Amino acid sequence: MDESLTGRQELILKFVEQYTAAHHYPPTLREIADHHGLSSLNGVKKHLNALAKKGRLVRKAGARRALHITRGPSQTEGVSVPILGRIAAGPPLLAEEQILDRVVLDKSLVRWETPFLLKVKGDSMVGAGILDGDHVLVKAQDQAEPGELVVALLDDEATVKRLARTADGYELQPENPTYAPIPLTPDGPTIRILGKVQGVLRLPSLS
Amino acid sequence: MDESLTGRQELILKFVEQYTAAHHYPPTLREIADHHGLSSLNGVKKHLNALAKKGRLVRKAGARRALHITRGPSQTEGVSVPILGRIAAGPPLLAEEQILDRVVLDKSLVRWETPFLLKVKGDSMVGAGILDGDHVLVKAQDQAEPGELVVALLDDEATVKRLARTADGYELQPENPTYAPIPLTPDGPTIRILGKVQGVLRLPSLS
DNA sequence: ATCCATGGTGTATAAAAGTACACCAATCGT
DNA sequence: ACGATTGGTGTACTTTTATACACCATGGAT
Repeated sequence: MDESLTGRQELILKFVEQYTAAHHYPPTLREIADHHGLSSLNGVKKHLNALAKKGRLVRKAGARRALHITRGPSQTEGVSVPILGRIAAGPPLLAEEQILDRVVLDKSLVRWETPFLLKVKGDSMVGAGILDGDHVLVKAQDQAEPGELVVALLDDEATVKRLARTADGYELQPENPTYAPIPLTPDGPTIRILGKVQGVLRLPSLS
Repeated sequence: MDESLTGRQELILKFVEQYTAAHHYPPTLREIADHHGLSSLNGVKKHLNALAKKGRLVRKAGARRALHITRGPSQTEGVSVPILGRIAAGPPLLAEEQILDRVVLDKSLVRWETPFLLKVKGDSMVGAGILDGDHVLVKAQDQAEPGELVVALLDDEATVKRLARTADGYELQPENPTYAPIPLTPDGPTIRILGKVQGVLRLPSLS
């Protein structure tokens, strides 16, 4: 089947998209016709059918305003991800009080439960391209594999490091030669894995 | 006005939310009634009116399926940002064919017109914490100030560099000692500024 | 030369869906 | 004791809206 769209079809698809974004519900055939200066509904209907045949939108026969586009922006749904401030040692990681703000990210980028964002302090991970002030996108979990970037709670301070295996156990490695690795020994600091880094966002507007 | 919801109202609001998420268009009064085992439309209508009065949803009188909830998860507003593939020298930067995909980002993160994402190739900007495979979030514009990170079109190849002023003009500086700056001279390569880098995303799911 | 897809107009029809009104019952605050 | 609010049922009515069919024009493919 030919998947390419004609000019008219493209315009109509775009209108449906914009209308839906603006109103949060789809337009009627008449609204589409009016917007494009068409006096006949049949023209619109044919275009919609053509678009449906090309897989660009889905319609429910007979139902009013029952159409939605399958590809394109209005399809992509967002997930609301919390930005955590101070992380306390107390149990509930994602407690309301710790949430500074929330942002919407595409759901295709956040495909796990319990995501959160954490602002990075310091330059201990510049070697991994994580700068001071960046936000790391984290999947909350209390275990991790060697080699992974993790967020750990070190004596009431959340930190991003790489988990590594050593001869006598594990350690948290910075990626900056001016910092020393932190061994995970029973007599060392209290350490708790909070999650695994899944991505990095550097957005000044997210200060 | 009392903003709290009764049990029934809460259930109906949730149903509207879920139905809309599932179908991408809102339910009719009858569908709401059926789902809750109500035999009369008037019950539904009263609940919707109550919800509208409490500011939880907006309805367009007389129109079918014309309602949407104002607060709550489905509200999460995002901006759909295109991801550009090959950038050709031809005029329309944001032409449909160049758009590989789109992702939703929080509108608070993208407060300008014509945003786009571009995948970074190479390691010429590691010094600025931009790695191979990262995506830069760009504000499309054809001018830039010295010191800014820009996306430039160098002989049909899009590249991220820092714009700098030199004694005899401007140059594009990499942030990696193994690369050399590119002077912007009349006899040098054809250069066109495409935009200014506003952020960096490192998300493996963004292939 | 003819067929098919696109892109229309126009009219008539039918069904889907919102509205209006009458009426009922339980609960709660005054 | 009374009215207001919530939460209903049921019927009738009207409007919105999708559909069906007839017909026309253009341009490309066979």
